[in-house]
Amino acid sequence: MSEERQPLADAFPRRDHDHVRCIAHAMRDAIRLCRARGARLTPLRTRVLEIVWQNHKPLGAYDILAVLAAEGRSSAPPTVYRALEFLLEQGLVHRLSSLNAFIGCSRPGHSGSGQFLICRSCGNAAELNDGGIERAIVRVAASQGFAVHGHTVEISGVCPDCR
Amino acid sequence: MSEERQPLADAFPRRDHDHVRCIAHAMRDAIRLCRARGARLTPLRTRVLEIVWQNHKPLGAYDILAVLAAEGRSSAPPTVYRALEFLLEQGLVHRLSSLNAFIGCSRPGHSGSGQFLICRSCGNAAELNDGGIERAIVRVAASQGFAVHGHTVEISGVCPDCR
DNA sequence: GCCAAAATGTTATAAAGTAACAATTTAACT
DNA sequence: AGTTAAATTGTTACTTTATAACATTTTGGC
Repeated sequence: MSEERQPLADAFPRRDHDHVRCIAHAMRDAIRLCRARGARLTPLRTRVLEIVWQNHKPLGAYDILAVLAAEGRSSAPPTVYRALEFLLEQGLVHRLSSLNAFIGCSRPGHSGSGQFLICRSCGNAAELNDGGIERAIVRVAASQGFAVHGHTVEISGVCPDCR
Repeated sequence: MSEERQPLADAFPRRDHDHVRCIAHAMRDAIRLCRARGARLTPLRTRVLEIVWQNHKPLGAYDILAVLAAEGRSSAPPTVYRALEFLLEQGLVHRLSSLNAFIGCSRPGHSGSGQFLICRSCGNAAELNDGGIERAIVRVAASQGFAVHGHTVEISGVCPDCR
């Protein structure tokens, strides 16, 4: 049973939220999900997921690579892209194509591509899973005889804290 | 006055449509718009727009470059990117970030970012300007206290002809 | 412990996009 | 028409993003 709508005003990360909890929660979810699926969340993949979750700003693959390199792990682009590929397959991260960047999934285990609010002032991004947007998309596609398989919805603007 | 909704089932280009008319119409619109705005639709920019309009498949910048090169024009990436930048500013083409590719705008002169249906079978894409999707986006953003400035909506699936 | 499969390391390269400056063309003005 | 400043285009070099191909290491099942 997946909830279709967000609660009313808490999707966008506030400046003062307890981000340690975000990370802890994300990592717990990831471990639980991978265990349930028999997917191998290795140390490297775990670390890449932690790096992605270090804040709510979408992170480029080469930024992740720089962090790994700084930590002394041998590192080259395929290292990061392969870890990201795994995390994308498991629905633990999303790729924002308007930014060529990656962000942790806030609802791992739920289906759907999600929608993203991206603040052009602070750079933070929030994931939505809004039934209204999804219904509107499916409805207009159906009216064109088009069968929807997935969607990219990235909304640029200014977040509550930056206004 | 901009219409808010598409007619019922003609946004997606059919296999048998008269594409010569698409091109002619697009070029006429472009000339008219640029003249009205005092924007300089030079031969190079005109040619790039024609190339983008050669079919309904989003085209990469380097594909455009290859066509120009084959025609003997001296050409390097900045040539194409600058022409595309102009055409984007004038609202004559759109960039599809999920494909890193460009497509002619089907409603030049109208505002809004549009939404795109992209067939993963034939590669064709159609532009929508659907009020329902736009309202759903603005509504959920408002519920999060987020001010929308623009959006990227790219819907992947299978078009009527390919089904 | 041994083997096959999965994961990671490594080198090299492809694909997409931009910075900086030179040359040319255009428009505006005498 | 001739001059000049601005816009456009040409050119070289480079940055960023992503992948291919193959070697090595690690892991899980026997």
